[in-house]
Amino acid sequence: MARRSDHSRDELKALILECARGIAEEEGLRGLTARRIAAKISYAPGTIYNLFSNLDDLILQLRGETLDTLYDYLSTRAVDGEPEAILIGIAHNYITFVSEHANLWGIMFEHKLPDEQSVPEWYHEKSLRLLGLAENAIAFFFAPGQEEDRLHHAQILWAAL
Amino acid sequence: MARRSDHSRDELKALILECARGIAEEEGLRGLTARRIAAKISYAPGTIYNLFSNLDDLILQLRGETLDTLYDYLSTRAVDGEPEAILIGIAHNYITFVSEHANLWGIMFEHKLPDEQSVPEWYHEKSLRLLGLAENAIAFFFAPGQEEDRLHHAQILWAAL
DNA sequence: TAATTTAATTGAACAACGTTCAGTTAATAT
DNA sequence: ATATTAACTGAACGTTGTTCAATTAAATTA
Repeated sequence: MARRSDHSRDELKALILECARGIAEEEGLRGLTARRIAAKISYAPGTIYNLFSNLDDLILQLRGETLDTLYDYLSTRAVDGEPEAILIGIAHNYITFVSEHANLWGIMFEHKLPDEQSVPEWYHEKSLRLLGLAENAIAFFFAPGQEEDRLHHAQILWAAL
Repeated sequence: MARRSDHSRDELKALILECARGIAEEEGLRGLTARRIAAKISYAPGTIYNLFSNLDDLILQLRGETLDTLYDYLSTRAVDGEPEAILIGIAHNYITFVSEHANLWGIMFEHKLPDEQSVPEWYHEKSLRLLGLAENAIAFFFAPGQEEDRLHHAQILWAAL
């Protein structure tokens, strides 16, 4: 058939990612196959390749969504008060998020792009946006003019989490 | 054929792991397939399953070897002197090791056992042995009676690396 | 309305994968 | 020399990612 009227192109793409996220949450990277996604949304496997160039592309976009989700999660719950309390609050919310989405978050580390191909710019930006949250949270502890150190410490903090 | 005289059972197991490590260093987890290992040592794929229960088992043993290798690497190069210098030395050597074996070390994070099955005891011990190195290095900075904190901080340090 | 163009969807096909196991064969024991 | 044992093989099964000619539904034109 062609151009089913039940989903626009963007809706279908969102549907696929939503379904992929569901499988990822339940079974992790191992359960995330093209055929399983296709079956779950009642499309043929080939359809996925109209919207994603390959499975790595799909998974990378899922990772992008996850970065956004975590960013929103932390932003929404940001408290204000003492700088220490803010920082602890972020750490606490991060831990909550990760333990509530253990499989999904695990994919961040399990999945690697083929060869040594680097992540695209849009993904890198999402990473930096999240890193910015941590950087802001520790800004108080650095004097003006220490911006470099601040970024550096944010990266360390981020790695530690 | 049967019981080739060119390798004992243990030699063959070591040969497989050695060959797997080679592939892992060059191509990471993606290149690490049973057929490729078998071809490289001139055996049939089935032979691998005489010595390892499955590919996950093989990779887990490779991870175990890698933990040992890193432990030896850090132990051998341990300097003595100021506690700060010792700690910095370990961190420096760790970074050197990881950047010299990026693909191999990456497998530590990429590879996950199926389901939610936990790592066997022997693997856990190797992890703890490595963690012990970090713990010793920071022991100086804690007063007696703070052993719990010491372990905790070692874990944080370890996670940060 | 009917014919035509456009593009979304299919699903068979291909190569490679992990894994199994009946069968073969080399070494050992009788 | 024969029998026993156990290492090794490789074909086979089911699954994977991915492609693409064929099909078909919707949009466009006549």
